[in-house]
Amino acid sequence: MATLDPSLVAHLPLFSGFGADQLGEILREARSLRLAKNNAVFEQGEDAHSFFVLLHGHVRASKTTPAGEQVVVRYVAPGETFGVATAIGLQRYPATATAVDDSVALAWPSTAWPRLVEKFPALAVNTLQTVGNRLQESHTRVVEMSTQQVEQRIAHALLRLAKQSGRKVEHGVEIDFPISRQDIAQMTGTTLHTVSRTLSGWEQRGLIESGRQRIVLREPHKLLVLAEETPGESTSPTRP
Amino acid sequence: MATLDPSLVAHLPLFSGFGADQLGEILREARSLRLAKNNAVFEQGEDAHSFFVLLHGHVRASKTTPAGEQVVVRYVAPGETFGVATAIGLQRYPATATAVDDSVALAWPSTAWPRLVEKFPALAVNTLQTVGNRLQESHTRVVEMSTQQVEQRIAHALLRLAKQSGRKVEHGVEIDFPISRQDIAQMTGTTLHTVSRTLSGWEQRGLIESGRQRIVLREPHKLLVLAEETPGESTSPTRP
DNA sequence: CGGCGTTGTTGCGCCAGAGCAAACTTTGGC
DNA sequence: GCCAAAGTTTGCTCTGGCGCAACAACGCCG
Repeated sequence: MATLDPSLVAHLPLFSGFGADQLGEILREARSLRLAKNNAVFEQGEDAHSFFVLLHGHVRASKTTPAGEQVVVRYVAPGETFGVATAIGLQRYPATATAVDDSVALAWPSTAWPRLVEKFPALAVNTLQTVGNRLQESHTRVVEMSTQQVEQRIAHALLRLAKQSGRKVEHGVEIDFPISRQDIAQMTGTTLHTVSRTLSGWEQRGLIESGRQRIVLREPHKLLVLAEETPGESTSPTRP
Repeated sequence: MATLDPSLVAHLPLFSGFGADQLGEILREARSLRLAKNNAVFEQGEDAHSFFVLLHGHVRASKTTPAGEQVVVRYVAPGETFGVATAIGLQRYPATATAVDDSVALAWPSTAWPRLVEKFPALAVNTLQTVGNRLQESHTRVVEMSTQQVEQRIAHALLRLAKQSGRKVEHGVEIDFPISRQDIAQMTGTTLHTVSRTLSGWEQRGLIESGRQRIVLREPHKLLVLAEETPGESTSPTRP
């Protein structure tokens, strides 16, 4: 196993407040691991053997219902932790993690967690903040699904993805990993058909530019306006 | 301030693993507090001055959108923590907490949190589990809203409420606090009209019994079957 | 005990968006 | 360079459940 330079991960939220020695001690227990595109890192229901920090690439976490429908829970960006089932008291992974691009992650055996936390309580404190943030995001999503139209939800989803994993390109901001209409549908609680229609509409209006598993936001600001719009109002006001 | 008997709260998840002395030390910083029915404990956006453990009664946590729509995030049952904004790194409360019944809670000043965690790291570990559970619940809700019909979502919501805060009564299980059609609508992402129609239907079928802000599940099992049902299938099979 | 605010019920029309079907396009494998 | 698979687009139909409206029942307060 290649030893990792502590300075590369020292700034991550999980390790905030740690010195080089402590960091070294923690990293000594990790192994780094390549994740080939479209391969599962772990599967929902599987025994939670490890937890991870993503170094490069992108990972999709999704849940499958008993009826076989899939819902995308989130996308993991570099620097984020995932698979922390053990830390929150779960025996098994509650979702499936799939690399959407060739990726690299650090992995610790779950058995190391209690020991590490015992020695470095700040790990629990940092993880608490991370999980808390995710809870906020999840609540935001519930609120959106309860109160907004599909078009607005899609707009919000794209804006969040762009913020989290956007790459500046010539004509705007590109979402920096392959993402299909189907994926967006599963993030927003709609169907790929409706997503396709919506994106087509936006493309005609010049708000975005898109292709196969590729989306560029050309006018993020206009998209934001659209996302905030109340069902009633419209850009071109209706004459009474 | 009345000193609380540590043995009354020793079994709570937040305090699991603590001895009587430590518990005493933690409790010494708390004050207990009566919450009158329909009064806000704290408001969304307000400075997160305290965090709480509910001792008696029930508290509703809800979020309000910029457009003024409300969504019920959860109901807090006795023994649960709420208002832990500080622990997850928030300056302000992300939701409003309202007592739905006359209630009693313990309150700690948020400033005490870092100090308590420093001295008793297990607090962070326990809170991490709690917040993790809530994250699971929130994800469950997202999955339900993405994949299920309104009727099934309402059924699931009632079953969860009954499990969390159900009281055995003569004809079934009663939800042990006042809850309106509107509240259920805000939990399930629908309108009070649809909730009313759905509950009326169930009442006619003898599945529930309900009145003003009062719901009794008479046939929890049948409700569960209904909740798991796929849109396609039906109790009385259609003849082709 | 009567009036009034709050909560719940129900009928009706409409539409956003799901479901279905089919064709088209891109891309990677061989 | 060709073919199969995966992803996308688009038209049409149908419907769950929302929005509106009016009313009814309950319980609180003076």
